[in-house]
Amino acid sequence: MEIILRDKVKEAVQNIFKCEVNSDLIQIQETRKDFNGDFTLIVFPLLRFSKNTPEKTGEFIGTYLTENFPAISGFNVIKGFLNLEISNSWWIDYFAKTAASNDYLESAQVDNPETIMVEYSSPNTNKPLHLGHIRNNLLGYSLYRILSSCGHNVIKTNIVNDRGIHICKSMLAWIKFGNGETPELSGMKGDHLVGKYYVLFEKEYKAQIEKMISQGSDENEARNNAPMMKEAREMLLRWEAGDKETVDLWRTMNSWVYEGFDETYKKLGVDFDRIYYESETYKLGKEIVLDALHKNILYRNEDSSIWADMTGEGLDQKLLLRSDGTAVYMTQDLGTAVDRYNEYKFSKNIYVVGNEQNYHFQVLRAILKKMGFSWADGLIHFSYGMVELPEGRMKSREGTVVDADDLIEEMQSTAREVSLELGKLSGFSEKEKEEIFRIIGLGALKYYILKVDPKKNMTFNPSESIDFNGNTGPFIQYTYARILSVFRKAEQSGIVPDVLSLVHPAAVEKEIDLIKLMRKFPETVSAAASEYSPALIANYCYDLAKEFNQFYHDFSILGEEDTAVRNFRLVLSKVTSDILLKGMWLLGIEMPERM
RNA sequence: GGUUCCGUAGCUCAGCUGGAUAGAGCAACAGCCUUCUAAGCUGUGGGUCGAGCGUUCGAAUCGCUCCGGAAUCACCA
Repeated sequence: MEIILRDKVKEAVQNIFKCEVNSDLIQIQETRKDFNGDFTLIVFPLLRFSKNTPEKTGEFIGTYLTENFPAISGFNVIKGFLNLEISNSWWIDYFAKTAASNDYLESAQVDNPETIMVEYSSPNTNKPLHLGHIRNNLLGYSLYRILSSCGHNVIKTNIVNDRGIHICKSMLAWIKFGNGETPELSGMKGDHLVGKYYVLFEKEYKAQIEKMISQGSDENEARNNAPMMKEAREMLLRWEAGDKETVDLWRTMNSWVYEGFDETYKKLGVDFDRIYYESETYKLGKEIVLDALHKNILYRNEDSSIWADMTGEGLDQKLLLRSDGTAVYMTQDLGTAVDRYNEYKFSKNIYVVGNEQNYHFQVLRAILKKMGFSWADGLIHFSYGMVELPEGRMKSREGTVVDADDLIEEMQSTAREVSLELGKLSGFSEKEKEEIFRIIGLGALKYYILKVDPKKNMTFNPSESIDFNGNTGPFIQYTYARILSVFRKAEQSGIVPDVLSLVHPAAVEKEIDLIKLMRKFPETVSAAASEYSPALIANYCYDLAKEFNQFYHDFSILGEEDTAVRNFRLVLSKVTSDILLKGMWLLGIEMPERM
């Protein structure tokens, strides 16, 4: 509609003022809610052609359009704003076409599909997933859904950080205090079990430091020489040397962790097409670095460590191999990136990683470019903000970390309590009820996290933040369930909504409002796809659901005697529910048929 | 100190490719369940859009300078 209007306005200006106008000057937008009209032309930029006041100019164009363009039923001018009213019949016609063709769900397809990798989750294998990972996983997964529903070939990938001193800490503590404990024997989830020993290590290590300080050591010395830390370092050396016993234990404990992670991923509803392990990519990283050294792209320091000089790019010196020849984080990431490109030839590789690593990715891209990998331009850091608690940042040492499994469990039981208190779901089996509670609890959690602009830090208040009323997942789910309920009732009464009968403009203003809102869906998705923002979709779904609820309260759907009106409303409800379903699907949020 | 990001109602957040009188939810208060699901709807109160300057017919939105907060600047990952 905007495009048609634009042409018409251009035509109007040409005919009235005899001037050719640049399309950029024709600014059309939707009319704000508290004014009459549907679309607004901002006339200020056109004054140079009309050589007249804003009001007069608006009058001229408005009159011309109303006379020459049947879809426009009227207009009004307020200051420099020409509000054009589109006739109801145009809207009804538009809606009927849309409803019949279903293109409100299809039109986001891009012209040039790309191969895009999306990396998310990226856990360490020494402790369970927490709230920060949840935000990461949800964003990554939603990104995948948005991009792939636009027609891209998307590969979901995860890089597991399975090597390094932190793993050895858990292993060491397990040897010392574990008494052969396994997930099977203890009934504990594997990742939690390993996490427990990581905490035990830290506790013991801290105790040793304190003891040494009380015996006269200074803090740094104590930190470096505490027996626990020494042993952990020795273990890392044994691991890197391929010592069988160490590697076997590493394999075993990692397998426990993976089982635990899989369970959490499954609960969250996320998955991966390809998993990379740092233990497998760091060697390739080393090769790349040495190769670049030979080509004089990098330089070797006196102590034989290898560096990249990025000062020319406005960055710093960056270490790529330690003096003892071992890899650092950046080395691994270089290796992983090259590995991935060779495997998939992606045009974009999106890293969903917290904003604390903004600098890292800036450097990563710059180094790859310097090494001559032109595809490095396709590396995108999808940077998201931290999840903070009311007390501040989550700190594992202070035990203020919100565990992912606990949180999911808690959400589900809150959903159960709320539902039962409201007296819902009578006549369902226990199993069906639990499934609905699961969907609602998870929906609340996912929506709560995804509705916030990813790049902003967000506050999470475990006791108060997650709600089931207002701008929440359950509200949208509720609206959806209600619509389905209407359809069930209609079906029982033998009413079949018929798109083809939407011929006469029986609609009232309220319903037209809803149609206008629904119209935005494909635009919202394609905009979100280019900006990668699930938050846009979330807030759109809320707006639509809210509008529908208001509409739903003001009018009856089934009780309507006029069949045409009833039909119209039923089809309107159907389209609304389809859009809600699709929108929430893009966020990875399931919708219950009843609640 | 350098770089990047953030600052909108008491709280959590929308709005930001410049447009009209600033938007929700929560919390508070007042109403609405014999009528398709009250996880809902209606109403009231609540704001110097961190501050200032600039660009413009027009700034929460763009630019600059401050103020406040966060992240990062490791031979950690």
